Amino acid sequence: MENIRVRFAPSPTGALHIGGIRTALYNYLLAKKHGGTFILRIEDTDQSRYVPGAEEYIIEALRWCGLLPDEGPEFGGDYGPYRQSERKHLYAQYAEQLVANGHAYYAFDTAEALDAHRVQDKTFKYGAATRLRLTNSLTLPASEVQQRIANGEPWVIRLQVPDNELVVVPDLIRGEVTFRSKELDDKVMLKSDGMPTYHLANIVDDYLMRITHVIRGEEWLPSTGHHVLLYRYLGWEAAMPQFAHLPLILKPDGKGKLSKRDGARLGIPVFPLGWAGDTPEESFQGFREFGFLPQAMLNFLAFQGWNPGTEQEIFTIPELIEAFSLEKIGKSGARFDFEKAKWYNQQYVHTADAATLATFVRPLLETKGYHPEPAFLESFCTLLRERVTLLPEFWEKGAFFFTEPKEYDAKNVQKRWDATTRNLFEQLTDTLRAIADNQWSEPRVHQTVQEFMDQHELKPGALFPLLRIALAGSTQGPALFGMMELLGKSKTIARLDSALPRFDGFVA
RNA sequence: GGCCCGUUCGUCUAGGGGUUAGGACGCAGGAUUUUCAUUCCUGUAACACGGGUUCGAUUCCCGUACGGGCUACCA
Repeated sequence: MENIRVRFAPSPTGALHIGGIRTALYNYLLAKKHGGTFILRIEDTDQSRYVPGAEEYIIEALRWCGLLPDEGPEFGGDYGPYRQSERKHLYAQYAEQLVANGHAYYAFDTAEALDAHRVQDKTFKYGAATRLRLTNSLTLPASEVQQRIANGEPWVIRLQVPDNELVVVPDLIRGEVTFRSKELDDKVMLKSDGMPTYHLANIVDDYLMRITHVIRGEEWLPSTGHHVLLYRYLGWEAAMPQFAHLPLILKPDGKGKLSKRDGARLGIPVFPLGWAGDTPEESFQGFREFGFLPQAMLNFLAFQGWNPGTEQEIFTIPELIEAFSLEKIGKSGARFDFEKAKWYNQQYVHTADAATLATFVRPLLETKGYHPEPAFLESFCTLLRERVTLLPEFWEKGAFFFTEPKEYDAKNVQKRWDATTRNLFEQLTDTLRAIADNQWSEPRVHQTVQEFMDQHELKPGALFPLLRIALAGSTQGPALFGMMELLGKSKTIARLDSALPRFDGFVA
């Protein structure tokens, strides 16, 4: 394929959810696979729905994911500006061209008047069957149309959909989708505030930006009939992009597509990044805050609706680019599967190198007030990563490396703590104390403890759980000797010493 | 309601006129492990229904049911 140009075109109406990220990802993958161009375009033609910060959020989210646009606001490019509000002056001429060619008309019906029609007739549609009895340049004398416009009366331009044609939408995922034009309404192209609607702006910009493939959610399929008509009436049919309408991501339970409310309701993230709304109810944690690695989230999302046809499931971005194709995208909606998302993250955490993990874990520790040395942090990550699924678990399972445990597993101490054990414990502590500071290491500690156990004919079960509780508060945790090495000699000994009276207290 | 799209294990999916319908998540059991995890093994479970077409349909066609989307001067 030659000169592929694709765009991700979100509206800045709030946080971008996971479905949007997946759309961006598929666009990105197709572009990169063919050496094409990935464009970000902000579709902010509806001033009433504009949310401050939403555009920044979109860009930050894309950056976090590593899905950097080749062109877009803040990214440059030869086809800008990339915000529709800054392209406002471009659209009217095309709407007027449509009128001049007899494919659109001025309409004066107010929103209230149309609402009234809809109340009266649930199936009311501004279209072929009704346009001749409404207030527009098709029914009014030309002089009156001029007069009304001159008087400053509000007007819109509507597309005049043909009465009886078959409109065929070619779609790479679904084949040909056919609409009867009489079912299509006369969509508004230019609003009374002078702004274009999505339909006009989208087609004009896709044309002007030389977009070759439109990859977007399935919710756009029903209006694509209008879009095809628009390309035709504007004389751009030869340049019409190829369409690919993606299956939607559905709620994990119940009915309907995934919505931001589902996140709060089910305690799962539906946004890449957190979003601070005006109220707690409007604020959400994202995949980032839940502790996902962006690569893992992307790998997961790639598979919600797409599959390479092989049994490989873990893909780096370059591998995804290599394997991706629109033909492999499924047709049916995919239920959001958070368990699978966590599994992906676990796979990535397990195999990530320590330095990479450290960059994600450091901020976590810093919020707790700790600023570990890089080498220590990396060892920490290496020691714990096998039992971590979500990043915050590094703290939950490893806090004792930084601070004394808050709770101790008294029950398990009570089961094992008696005079004999106490004596052995004390002796072992002294044996460990005898290791030179600069000799303190996992193998050395291991060897020392092993010899001690051999000498006293002890099984691991006799002392290990108690050592764990003394050091970490719990019988669970990473490999004991690795734990001791990382903790260091002084802390290890100090905790063993202080455990003695504490354990005595548990059985008293 | 109308229009459009879809339907393989609970979930994500592979497959495709003749297969023991494959994988993954989850769940259950087992092995390894000083603990907890990890890892490994085993098991669990699906072609929505009814008609065609065909020697033969899960696969093709038509209906039905169910699910989803759209139906704004929102995108």
